[in-house]
Amino acid sequence: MATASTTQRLFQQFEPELLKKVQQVGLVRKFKAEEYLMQTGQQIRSAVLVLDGVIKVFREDDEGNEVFMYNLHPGEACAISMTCAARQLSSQIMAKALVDTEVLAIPVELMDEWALKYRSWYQFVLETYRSRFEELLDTLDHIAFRNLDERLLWYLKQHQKSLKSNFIKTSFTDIALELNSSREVISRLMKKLAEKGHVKLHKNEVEILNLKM
Amino acid sequence: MATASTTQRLFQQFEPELLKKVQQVGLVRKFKAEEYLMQTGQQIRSAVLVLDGVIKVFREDDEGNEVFMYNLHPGEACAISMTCAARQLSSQIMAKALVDTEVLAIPVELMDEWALKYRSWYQFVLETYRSRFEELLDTLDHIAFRNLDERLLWYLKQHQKSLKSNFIKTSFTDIALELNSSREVISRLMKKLAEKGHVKLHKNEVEILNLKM
DNA sequence: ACCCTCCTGTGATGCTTATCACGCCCAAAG
DNA sequence: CTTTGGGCGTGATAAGCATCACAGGAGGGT
Repeated sequence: MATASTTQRLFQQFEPELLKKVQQVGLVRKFKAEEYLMQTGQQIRSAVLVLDGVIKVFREDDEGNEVFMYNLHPGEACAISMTCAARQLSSQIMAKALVDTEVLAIPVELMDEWALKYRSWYQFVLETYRSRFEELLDTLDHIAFRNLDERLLWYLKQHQKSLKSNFIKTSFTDIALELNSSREVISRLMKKLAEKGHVKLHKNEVEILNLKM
Repeated sequence: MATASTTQRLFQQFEPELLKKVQQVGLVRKFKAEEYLMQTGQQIRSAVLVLDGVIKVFREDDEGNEVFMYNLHPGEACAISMTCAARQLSSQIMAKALVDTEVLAIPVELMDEWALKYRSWYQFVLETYRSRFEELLDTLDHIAFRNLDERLLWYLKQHQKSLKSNFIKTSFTDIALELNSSREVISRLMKKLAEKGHVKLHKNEVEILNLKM
């Protein structure tokens, strides 16, 4: 199957035996762009490894405000899914496919078993945590210290990197939602960025020209 | 020794054999109030379990701004120390004792060994991550969505809980630093809180009367 | 063609918070 | 006693952003 070579490429650090098991028991699940992989309060029964695509992980509060946490890419895993799965807790987060996405779901029971058996799995879990933690701290820094114009730039850079594209097909309204701002403000800031030659604005789409400042 | 009963009480979930090892190899280190346990860029060579006291974990950027992350209490462990130790990385965070504090340092080599050997240790590491992650998310929520007055209340509640005391001996200047605000603003907000009967202001000290709102 | 909806641009206004500029009190040091 | 420095209170001012109000354009459906 196609998954075998993909997993092998993405998870080279796994011991051969572990890799084989991952391929055997991992359940491939596909999601369309914009589809939700996980929603607040949902029970988690498996750890999620990303095979292809991009997953946006974020939080939403009672009033519909959202906090962006980080994006997940192929070869990465969702830290939340790991702990919550391990402890049978419901998640407090949302995960949404930004493009068509493919993940590998590992049943929770095996997580524990593997951790005790395969050093590379344990290391992988730890590394997953470490990276997500770092990313979350980075997000925290930006929200705490940066003004909206810098955060907007950061948003654009993130999407450019995650989607490997200079075209972002998102409405200002959605960008505003993600940055906890308002459409009008984003509109004005985008205009400034366009004037400075960093972006070019199209209908329903932002083209990134040059974000070096 | 005194540590034996303390560790037993705090880490009941550990298997007896693991508990014994923890007591054998754990190095007890004491810190005075206000002392730093860890500073940005410092190499980490052991995981830290808190035995007594309170540790404030936070970040500091180039310009001296700080972001509060969470407080650690007896029975808890520093997630950062765990991953960084495991991967021999330097920390990007600061940790400071809020009161006289006692910790148990576990050499990094044993972390890996125990993870493969003791289910309860692996569970403990996972749980540590999960809790710190949750706390970090909580902090993120507050910074992203709450106004300064609510964040000040949150700050007071945290200290009340962590220090188990209704008296906070901290200058407004320091509180402002922690909340990324300015002394004047804290002064005005405190006055409001005092007028509403939530706190009573003393020289160099805030007395918490009632934070229920 | 027409309507309807979604996306965008722009001015006006006000809230929250940062910053500046003082002056006051108190305590420790000279 | 006087000086000095740290903590505090308070007004004035301004930056950053949210919100409201309104208008125009583009596209899809009927």
